[in-house]
Amino acid sequence: MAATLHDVAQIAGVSIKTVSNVINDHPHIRPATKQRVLEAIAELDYHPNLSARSLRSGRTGMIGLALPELSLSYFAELADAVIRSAERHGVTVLIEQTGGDRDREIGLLSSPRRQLTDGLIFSPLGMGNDDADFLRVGYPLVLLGERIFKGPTDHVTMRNVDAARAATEHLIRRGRRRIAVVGAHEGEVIGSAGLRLRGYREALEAAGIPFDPALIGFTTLWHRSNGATATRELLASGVEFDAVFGLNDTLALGAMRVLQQAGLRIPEDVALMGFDDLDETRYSLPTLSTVDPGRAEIAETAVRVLLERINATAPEAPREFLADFRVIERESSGSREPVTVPGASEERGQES
Amino acid sequence: MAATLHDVAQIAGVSIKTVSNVINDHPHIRPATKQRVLEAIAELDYHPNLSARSLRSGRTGMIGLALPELSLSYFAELADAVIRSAERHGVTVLIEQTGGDRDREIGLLSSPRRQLTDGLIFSPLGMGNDDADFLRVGYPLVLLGERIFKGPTDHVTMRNVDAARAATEHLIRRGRRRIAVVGAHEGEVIGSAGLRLRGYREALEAAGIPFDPALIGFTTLWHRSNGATATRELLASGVEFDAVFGLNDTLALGAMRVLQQAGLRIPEDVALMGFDDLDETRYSLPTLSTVDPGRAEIAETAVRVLLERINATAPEAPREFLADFRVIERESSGSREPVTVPGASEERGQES
DNA sequence: TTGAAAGCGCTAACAC
DNA sequence: GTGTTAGCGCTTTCAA
Repeated sequence: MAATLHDVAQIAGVSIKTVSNVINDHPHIRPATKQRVLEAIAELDYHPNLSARSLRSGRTGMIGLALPELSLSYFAELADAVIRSAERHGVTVLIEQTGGDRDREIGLLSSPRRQLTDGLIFSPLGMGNDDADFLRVGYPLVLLGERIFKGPTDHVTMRNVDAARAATEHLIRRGRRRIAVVGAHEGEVIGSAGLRLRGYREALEAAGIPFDPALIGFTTLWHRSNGATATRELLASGVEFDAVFGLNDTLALGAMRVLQQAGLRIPEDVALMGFDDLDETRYSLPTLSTVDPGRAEIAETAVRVLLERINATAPEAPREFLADFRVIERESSGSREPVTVPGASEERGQES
Repeated sequence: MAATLHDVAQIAGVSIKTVSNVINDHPHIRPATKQRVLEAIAELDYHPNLSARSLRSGRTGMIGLALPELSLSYFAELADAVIRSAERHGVTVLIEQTGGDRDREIGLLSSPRRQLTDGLIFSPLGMGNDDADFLRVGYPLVLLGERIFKGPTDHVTMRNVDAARAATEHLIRRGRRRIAVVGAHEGEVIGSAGLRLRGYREALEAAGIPFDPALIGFTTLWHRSNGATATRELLASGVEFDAVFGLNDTLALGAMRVLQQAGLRIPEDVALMGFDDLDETRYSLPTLSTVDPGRAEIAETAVRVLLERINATAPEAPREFLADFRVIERESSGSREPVTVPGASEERGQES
């Protein structure tokens, strides 16, 4: 069996309390004592039993991260960022997949598994604003995404409206006037689709370009196939356009394929813009212009805020955090920079 | 505070042992008693304390999954599959990222975090065959990948040689004779690169096509940029070829970009083949022919075997499992089927 | 079939 | 500064 506090205490000739103090970096320990304890720990290769610690302290040292699914690149990259942030803060991340299903999301909030974590970073997809009350849970919870606003918890999110507006303005600056949108959701006001569409309209308005409903391509989901289908419908409708704004990168990449199949040149005939700055946008042909919505900052903030809540003594009013965004101009929107495939900065190994 | 066994026992008018028996589905409980206990549990909304259970039983109900990084699609899709399998088996997955770094991989094997898990599914990238002894750990361990063979643990992997051979044979059947490879590793015999290259050579040999070293493109890593660079080098070298076999999909997609930039038509001028069947291979233009190495089966087998080991009483000799593979012919290798963007089967929501 | 009691390894009061 | 002690909530002998 593994060594316990008692074993260490015995070897070091002290009580278990002293050993515990050493392990938890308590002050006021005589250096000589500490030294002896440390030696005993090394000798026995002692590691504290985490279950016992949790049972006693009520803390697990883990935080949960609930997201729709890892096979969607956006969430894989988000999870990667959260795990790295958590590591810097000395905590472990437990990932949960919801499939974007409202019932599973709600169930997860009160799942027995919540016992395993001290708090939760929650990125819902199925829940809506009306479900905000489900977020009144008995543990620290940080909300991500644009499904619920003014909820009872801290909320970390991106500047959807401003970022979409900046993306659209970029296309306008490039001389485009007939900018189609791919990925709108019928009647949605809140949610990523609604907010980004609002940014688009704001940009048009500011530029004095009339809004044309015929340019809006609706989809139910934001998978690549939906971007392709919506674009095909736009082409079939005969409406004229000189740019496409995909409400996320995946949609834009789907659109890219269809546009090229139709013999249209990007960006000469149609400029193309995405949203998310997924890794793969740097490798499409042409490379995809997009918006970096501040994913790294969102992950870091979410972890930091969650840990603050976990360690807080008094309750505080919920706070809202907005990450900085950045329009990234690449080939698909007419950048004239030479076509290069980036090198060193993406050089991370894979060998499947 | 949350309800405990004692509370339930008191309400039900039984001892905590009886409640425990009910919870753990022990046999020999009088139906009436069971009924009363169940009612008490429901009334108090009782959930067993997992830390206490772990402390006492030595089991955590979690298994670890160590992989290089989630932002690499292959591993994100693998993680997704493992989580789903684990869920079916009633256990929770704790993901750890190693960055593919040998030292981190070795460190992880004896990390205190191993206490949190009953066993580990381990996909190393930095470790090699010489490090096999590090796998002699005191807990159930299932190895994935092609870095270490004949190690001291169960091993679940794919038929790299056979699958690569089948992929190459497919290109040969399509009339290609000058098949370039992208992603070879200098002097490597084991590892994905070495094994898949061997399959390639076997196929050539069987077809009576001489092996030409000039057709082999070496890369250090398997990122998209490496596939692009290696392909560019092939083109610059002036060597003639009528097909490219990317040793994984990511490499092949990098190659696709460079080939198209050079004005070559796929598949008319150059046929292209990948390996892994990543989701995105169905969305490139043209869609990418590839090999499904049986990822779902690998995940399911790994989880099942790990749980068998965890529940085993007596030790057993390590076993090796090979998943079935399947060559998937798409447009990039000359499929004549109409260009369609798949619909319903990929319809899983994303809204970032 | 059910109960009583011990104890998993640790932390945190409270002594000294 | 350091030691003693009492549980955290559960499972598991062992009895009844």
